[in-house]
Amino acid sequence: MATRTTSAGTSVAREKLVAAASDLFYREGIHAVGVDRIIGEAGVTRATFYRHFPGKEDLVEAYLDVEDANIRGAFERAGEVTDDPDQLLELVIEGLADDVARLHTRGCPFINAAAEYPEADSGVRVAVGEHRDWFRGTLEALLTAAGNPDPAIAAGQLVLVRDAAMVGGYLDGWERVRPAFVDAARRAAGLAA
Amino acid sequence: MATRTTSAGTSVAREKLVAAASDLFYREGIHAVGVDRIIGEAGVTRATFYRHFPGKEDLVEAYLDVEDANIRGAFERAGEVTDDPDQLLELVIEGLADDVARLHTRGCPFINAAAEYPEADSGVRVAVGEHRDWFRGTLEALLTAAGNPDPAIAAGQLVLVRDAAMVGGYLDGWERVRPAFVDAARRAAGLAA
DNA sequence: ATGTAAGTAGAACGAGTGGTCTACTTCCTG
DNA sequence: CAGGAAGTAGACCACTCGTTCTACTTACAT
Repeated sequence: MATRTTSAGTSVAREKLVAAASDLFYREGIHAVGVDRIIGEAGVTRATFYRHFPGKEDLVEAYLDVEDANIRGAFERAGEVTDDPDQLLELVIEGLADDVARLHTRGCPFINAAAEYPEADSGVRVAVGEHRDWFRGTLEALLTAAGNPDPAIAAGQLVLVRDAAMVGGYLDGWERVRPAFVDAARRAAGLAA
Repeated sequence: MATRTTSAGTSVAREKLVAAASDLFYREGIHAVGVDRIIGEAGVTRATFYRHFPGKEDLVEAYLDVEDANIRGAFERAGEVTDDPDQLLELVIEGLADDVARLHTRGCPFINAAAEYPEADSGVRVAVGEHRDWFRGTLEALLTAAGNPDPAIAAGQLVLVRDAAMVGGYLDGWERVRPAFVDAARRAAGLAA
């Protein structure tokens, strides 16, 4: 069997590995999930895994890459819906809320990963940092377009509120946190209460 | 050597174990630290460890108990300084900020622990839940005493903001998060900006 | 037709995991 | 003074960890 490739060009085995790992890492934690579990769930052999990834940590980074790509995709799709900055901010806040409510009920993948990787210069922490920088920067650009008087500060507040929403949604239940999140996010974004 | 007890009544070996474990668990993560490391750092033997704790997870709970006790102690000490509710709120917000800046630079012990313990009915997660309930309840009582119009909602907002401060302080740097935290916390508490 | 890259299958590695056990010592308490 | 709880020291358990390796197969590209 030569390189069985998927439509996107990457190997199907690699995709199965990343998909299985993403699911397990998010649901159970990273150190708690062994390579055996992952290859078992992916229906792939050990050798295949090590053919595609130098080691487990690279798979962790691939998992975070997927999460990162998902959010970027959501932002892009929102950008195709409307060009009005205020409306876009509304969509983003709604989208974030919906994401916590349905997809990310076990907290933020990046925050959770960082909890398990204390060393700031590890590949995992670098990926976390890059994701957060992108997120903050994107919000700031959005707020700038919406004419926010201090987009840098407002973006920081939105990041703050979003972190809290993911943590609180996981530990306290989303229904308990939702009103506070929506209220605080709209206020930070400069939207009508 | 019989029960060498400390002033508080508990064995000195037990206290050394909890102290070493607290330090290691917080700095490096829980699953990442083995029993060997802990007993080595505590200068205590394996048998002594298992004499005091049924297993590793009980040590994790003891670690969270210490963190819980520390914060409760800080609240009590603040309560002895002043009786004025507004002034007390000021002290609490200041104290939380100071705590993130100096002591908890690796995030929130409870949030980090929860990231590693997905099962909601595990002892660790129960301890996390109890701590959060106490924290929210205490804030609500404080806000009620301060005459806040909706203390339950305000307490929820303060919890939210505090979670975000600990996460952001760890991942983005405290100096970057501090202004947003203080601003949001004071607003939620109903204090003058 | 054949070479090569990607796959399967599975044994083996050393290190580390949490946890148990035995043998001996120390020192407080009844 | 005797008993027992708490301590040290260290061997040992079965298992899991991430990783490496050999041997064989499959299928696409030249």
